[in-house]
Amino acid sequence: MPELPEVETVRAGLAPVLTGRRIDAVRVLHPRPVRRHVAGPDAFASALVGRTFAAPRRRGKYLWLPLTDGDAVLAHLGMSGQFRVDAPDAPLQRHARVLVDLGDGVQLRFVDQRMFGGLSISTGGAELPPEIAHIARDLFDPELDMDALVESAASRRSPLKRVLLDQTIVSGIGNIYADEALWRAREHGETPANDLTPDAVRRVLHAARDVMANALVQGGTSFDALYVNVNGESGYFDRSLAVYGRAGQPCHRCGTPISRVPFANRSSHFCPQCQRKPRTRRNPSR
DNA sequence: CTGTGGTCCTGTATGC
DNA sequence: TGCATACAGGACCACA
Repeated sequence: MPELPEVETVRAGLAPVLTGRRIDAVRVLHPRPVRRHVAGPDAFASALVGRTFAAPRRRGKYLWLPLTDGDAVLAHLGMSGQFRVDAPDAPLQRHARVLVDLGDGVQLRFVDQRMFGGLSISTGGAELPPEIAHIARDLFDPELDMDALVESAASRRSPLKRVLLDQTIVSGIGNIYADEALWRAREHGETPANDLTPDAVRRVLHAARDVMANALVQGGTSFDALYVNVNGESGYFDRSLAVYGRAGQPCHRCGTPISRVPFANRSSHFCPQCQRKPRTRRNPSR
């Protein structure tokens, strides 16, 4: 699924298109992506007509499209969601789920193969949708309290990688960038977070921020057509990945073959030489 | 409270 | 070729 750099690429692509545009018509082609709107797909569509978008915003992997009246359309891309900007008469994508006509020959499309993500209307959510109040600030949020985050993360007993993926601790990091950050920081994802010193935890978080910043300037990571920007173009960061998707290939630092092991119904990738699981606690003060 | 495992979907790649 | 299986970038919820 798209992680922070991919979602931010989408937000930046939507901003000039959506801001100030009025919604002329909405068509819901599949009910699942609007399942959180309890009044149903037709009510979702009719509720939006005539309203006007303000500038799109993002926290972690959540995106919201504020309306000028104070509500918002809250969006999550899940594993395979895309926003596309097309002409209304352009051929429909195979998994197009929701169409939003914006006038001036612009149609916003929510396309989603697996439909883990979706859209909902957030009442009063223009500033911050209450539905995502539990999502922590991400590593690019100017109001992030890094010291508090380090303290919070370094106090967990959970494996370090699980802490990185916990969106209520720090948001925006997914499986790819967690693995990449751990490799950069030379830490093993199975190490209990509270076995690390706060400084070590801080280094991991800085590595996560750095790798995501690098991905962002390349338009994000994509392995196939599942992640694309609003114009349907792929990013190029996959060429820069050090461990993700490189099982069996040599570590760029030491040449040791990259390991891939099952983790929470997916996989973890790491260098077994550079990223040792410490046998003894390095932070015995805890 | 914290930590963990299963589940929601569809599609593609791989192996027999 | 046909079929079965594994796997895919996430979040949520139930349960221990």
